[in-house]
Amino acid sequence: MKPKDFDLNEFLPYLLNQAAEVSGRAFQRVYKDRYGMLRTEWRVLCHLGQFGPMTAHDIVRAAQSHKTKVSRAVAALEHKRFVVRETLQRDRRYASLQLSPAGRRVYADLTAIAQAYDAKVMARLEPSAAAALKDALRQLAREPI
Amino acid sequence: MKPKDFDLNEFLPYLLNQAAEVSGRAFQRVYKDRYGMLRTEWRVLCHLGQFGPMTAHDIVRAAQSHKTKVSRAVAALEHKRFVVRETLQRDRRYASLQLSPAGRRVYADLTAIAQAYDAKVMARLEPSAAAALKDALRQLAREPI
DNA sequence: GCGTATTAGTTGAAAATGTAACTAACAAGG
DNA sequence: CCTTGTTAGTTACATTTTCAACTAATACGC
Repeated sequence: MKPKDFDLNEFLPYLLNQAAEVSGRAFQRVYKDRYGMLRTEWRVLCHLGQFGPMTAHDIVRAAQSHKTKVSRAVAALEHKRFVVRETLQRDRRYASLQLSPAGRRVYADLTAIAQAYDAKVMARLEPSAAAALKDALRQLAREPI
Repeated sequence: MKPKDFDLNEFLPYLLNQAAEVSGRAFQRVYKDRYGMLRTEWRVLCHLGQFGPMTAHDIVRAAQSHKTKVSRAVAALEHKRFVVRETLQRDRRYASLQLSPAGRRVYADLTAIAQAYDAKVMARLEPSAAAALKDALRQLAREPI
């Protein structure tokens, strides 16, 4: 009894990647065209807008993203004056990062669009499937395989 | 009545991306360590193994991938002697691509691992959630937003 | 046929990413 | 203090990806 043939369209990493690319493409244009931002920058900005001041290390942990990516994204956001950095006095290796007023405006603008965008993506699925999908994704993202 | 605050952990493109990265990372090491292949190469090889001879253009369409990525992946696979190219005589712009015997062996090897890997990833979810997840992902990947 | 438009695929330069080595600050043991 | 080790974050370099321009082959309109 030979093993069932491989089916690419049943291979979860492939499906995840395709869905992520398709669903991310259109929104990418938003932050890119409006603010010249990369995905890593959008992510950092989003974390700071959402969770308030935090260090680069915190973002690395929360976003499961590499520290060089975060470092460069922070530098770019600082250069755009969307983020302010303040070295912590109790441990000068750390810097507390937070959004500037301009950064908060960008955050408000982009998240409003993001919410509408999310609704549009979700509209392609049955409501029950949509909720289950997000649960499953969070489960998968929780820890490495 | 103000709109609900944005929640990154409800934003589908972000969740998809996180899950895709986490679930792809470990398998990436497999084809990289064993055959020095990139993800684009694995994808092309996979399409050829699965669907038989096809042109680069076919792969671009099936994988929703950029033509330069495919072009370079094909060149690399040809260089590794995993893929053979044959210009079509009825339209010499096209080349039919197919796996060499060595390429088929690689395909067999990697897909066997991929199947086991997929099972492992899926094992983290309820069986019913798992099937629904794949359905939803296929739905999302079908067409651009 | 012949000029123009399309299409498949490649190539080169620029941008982004990953990897590894590095600096600076702190911690701990003596 | 002073060595050794660890951690936050940056930088340099190699690899990969993207973008735009290109070549070569075919299709189309006349």
